[in-house]
Amino acid sequence: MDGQTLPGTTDDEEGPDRVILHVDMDCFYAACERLREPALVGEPVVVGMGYEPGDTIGAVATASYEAREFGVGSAQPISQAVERLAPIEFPDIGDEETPRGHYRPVDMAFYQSVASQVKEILHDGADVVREVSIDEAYLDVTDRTSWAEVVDDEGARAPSNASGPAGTRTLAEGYARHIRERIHRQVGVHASVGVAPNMATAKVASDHDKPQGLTVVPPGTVADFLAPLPVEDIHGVGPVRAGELRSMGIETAGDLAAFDPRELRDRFGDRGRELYDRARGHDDRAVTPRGRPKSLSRESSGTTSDDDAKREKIRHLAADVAQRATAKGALYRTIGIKAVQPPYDVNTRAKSLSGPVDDAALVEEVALDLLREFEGQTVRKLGVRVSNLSFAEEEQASLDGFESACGPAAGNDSEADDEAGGTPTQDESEGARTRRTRSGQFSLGEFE
DNA sequence: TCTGGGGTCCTAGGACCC
DNA sequence: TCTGGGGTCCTAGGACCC
Repeated sequence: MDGQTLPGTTDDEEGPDRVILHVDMDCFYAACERLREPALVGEPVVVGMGYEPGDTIGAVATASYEAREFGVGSAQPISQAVERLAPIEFPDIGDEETPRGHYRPVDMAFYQSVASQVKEILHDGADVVREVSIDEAYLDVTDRTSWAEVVDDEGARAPSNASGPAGTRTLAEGYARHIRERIHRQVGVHASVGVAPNMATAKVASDHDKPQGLTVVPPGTVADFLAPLPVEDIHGVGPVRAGELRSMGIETAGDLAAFDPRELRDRFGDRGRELYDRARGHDDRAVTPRGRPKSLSRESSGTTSDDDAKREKIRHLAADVAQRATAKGALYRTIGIKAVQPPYDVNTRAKSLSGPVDDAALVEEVALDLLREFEGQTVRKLGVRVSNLSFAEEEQASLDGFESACGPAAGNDSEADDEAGGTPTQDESEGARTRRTRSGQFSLGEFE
């Protein structure tokens, strides 16, 4: 009974069909590098981070299609990519040999500047845009175009020029093509676009014909379009769930769509129901702009068992995260660390404060405190995270209210005393400190 | 393919409260 | 008084995405 769709109220019947675009930039980082270095066009290019020649750490962020021919792919260790593209050229290193491939370090600032040009075009082309990442966005263009078929003067339909199940050309297809071409013309990078009546299907569609693809899935063709695709093509099915689904005899989206939803729910919880719906092409999520971040983190790899080195790294990461939070106007109520131990055991530890703060010294203090558990142990990666975020303007408003009700900052001493004397349950120093900052003072330094 | 960095969402157990 | 049910918050871990 609960959570089940009532008969006669399926997703399909909720108003007119929407037109959703998913725009996905092709090999975006590599495309950006080619923008400022045209000699890289047509060459195998790999963009990575955290890697110096000779290193063993670092991973591939983006590989151009030419590089993929050599078996180089995303998330691969760079050392391996470098081997496969040898002799590979690094920037600022002279090389007499003719290189097979080219390595470039990630330059996010530059990619952001290119992305903002693309985003401008997207926002110009749609009333609602959800930016998923630097190189990916959903657009609801229902109010700008439609699924109406294109007809000529004699009333004859035109055949579709897009890939996918569309037989005839629609206004939506033309609209998507227009946006895709505008991106290339004005910014100089390529995108693949999927067009469908919902987000989940548009996402699959944009992936269907990369690079420079345009795949159109009109209403009524969704389930048939999805059915033959391998189950991991569905957003939300990764290696683990794909393996589990396979063990249940589910190979394709069609198999998943035909499976008993109750059994999927038992096995995968709410996610099971969601995957089932996606596989059937049902997705009534509205396209909404991305809200505020929910957490901010920084992490860094490097195996060590030296406690001083670990503390130093944590201090560095903590300062970095705190500074980023300040820059974004974010207050945080939870501070945590991550310690990855060989071979790959991920440990997270976190501590929540009694109120939101913006306090770099406290981030360091709490993070170091949490790190103590790992004293003497080997870690291969450390991270610091702040979460439970709230944002300055909103927070300031409630603080103003708090202040007027409780008097100005002069009352701080008695407040702190109350906290320390009355409720010794929590960590006292933090409780008192947090309470003080709640009075509108966001810096620990002001009191010490 | 033994693994970089920055995120999101979900789940499950325990504490605590009424 | 030895035990019901519901709700919320916190912590830890896991899967997934780009």
